[in-house]
Amino acid sequence: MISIQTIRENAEWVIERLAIKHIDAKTVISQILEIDEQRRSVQKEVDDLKAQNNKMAKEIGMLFKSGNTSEANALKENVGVAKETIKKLDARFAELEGEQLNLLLSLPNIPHEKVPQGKLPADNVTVKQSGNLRPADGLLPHWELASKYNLIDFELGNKIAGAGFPVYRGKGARLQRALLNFFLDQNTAAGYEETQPPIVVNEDSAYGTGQLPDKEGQMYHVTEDNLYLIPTAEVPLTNIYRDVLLNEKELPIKITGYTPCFRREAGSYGKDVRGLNRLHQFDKVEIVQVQKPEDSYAALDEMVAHVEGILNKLQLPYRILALCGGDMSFASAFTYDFEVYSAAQERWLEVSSVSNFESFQANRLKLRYKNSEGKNQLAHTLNGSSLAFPRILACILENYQTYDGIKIPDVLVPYCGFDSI
RNA sequence: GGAAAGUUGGCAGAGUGGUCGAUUGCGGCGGUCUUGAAAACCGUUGACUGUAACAGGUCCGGGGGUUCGAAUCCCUCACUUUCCGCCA
Repeated sequence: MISIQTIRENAEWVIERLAIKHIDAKTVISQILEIDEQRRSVQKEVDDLKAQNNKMAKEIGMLFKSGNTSEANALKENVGVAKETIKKLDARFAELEGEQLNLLLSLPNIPHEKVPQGKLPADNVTVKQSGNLRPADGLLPHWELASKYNLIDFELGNKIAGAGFPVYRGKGARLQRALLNFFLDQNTAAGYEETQPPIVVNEDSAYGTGQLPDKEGQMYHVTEDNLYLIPTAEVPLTNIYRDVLLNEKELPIKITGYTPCFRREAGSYGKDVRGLNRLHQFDKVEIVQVQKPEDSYAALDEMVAHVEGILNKLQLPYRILALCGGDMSFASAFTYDFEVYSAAQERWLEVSSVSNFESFQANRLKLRYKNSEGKNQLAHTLNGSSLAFPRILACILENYQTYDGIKIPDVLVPYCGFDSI
């Protein structure tokens, strides 16, 4: 959520910046400012009335205490005259506040000045590409490899749960476990605290990181207990710091966690959902940082370098994209996407998205820290995947396939206990 | 699922109708002492809103009510803990 202070001080600038995300915020901003003014004037009015009443109540108390009952009773008659007005104004104030909040919540985060212009994925800027792209000739797609070597049973998943819930078997399952340990080891070695959060969250948490109200339909909802299955570990991990006031010394906070992730993916179809490309349940290891504003972009670079290091160790061809304004998520101020090359499909698959949310989530979360001047200030939050399993697995299978099997990337061999499939 | 008790500042924990926005301890910050640190001692320290700045207002889990006046009384909802039951 963009803070009202920012809008009050720089309305024009906010409108300009949001245009990068292809949002015309002009009307909403002017509504917000108008409501803000009304809100404050109502507040002043009601506050004055309350001040009067408070003062009289205090006087009455003193009079009773000193035994001056008659005078106290007389004074009592006068109080309460304004009560109805106060009630009305309070209601009006709450109404305005609610309207303002809704409008503020409807605005996406302000993109950073270095965000590339553009509307579509095609407008994203490739900032780096690494590794050789293996020619597709004679390569099997991962879903065929998966069934040929009995690694993943998609049909069985259909029976047990439904499409998008594969069953990993044998060396396939073992490879998943290897990835899990490898990723977490990499992250903890880089200073991220290993964390196991719940994989369901309550409504407050879903609001905190911005899944609600915008993406309600994308989450599995356990209505009986009003809990949401997490679409990413970002939600529970970041919500650890909801309603928290940190000391500056505690920053930066770096945590990592493995969780399954659940996404309804309503509306997805076609080759997008083939094999491991897009699932309803998948595994992911996430990294999250809470930072001082002045350090958050250095932290973003650090996270990018970290994810890049992991992909290098896996020796997978990858590219890093700076997302353009139109392709960025609602809450992000700057996002780098990592894509690995799926050799048989001849396409790039997103395996990580590393974002700086600046104070956008922190404002919703009420995540603040006491700075060196003793003032409370919103922190910056960042997160990224390191990494998402299914597409990494798909690319390992496709890129490492040989005429009679699949080689295991060297770094994973100790984790797997075998060097080929 | 049954029963009981709780929810108060960064944390712990007092406070049952009137200078209580809240005793105290810990923590934080500043200082004294010390070559330095620790300990000890002294001082200081809630959040939000609002204002040019003061003032003012709101907040003791959420919402509603009683009262001139509510952290304190009433209603309601949520959550937490403990015990019993069930169970990995």
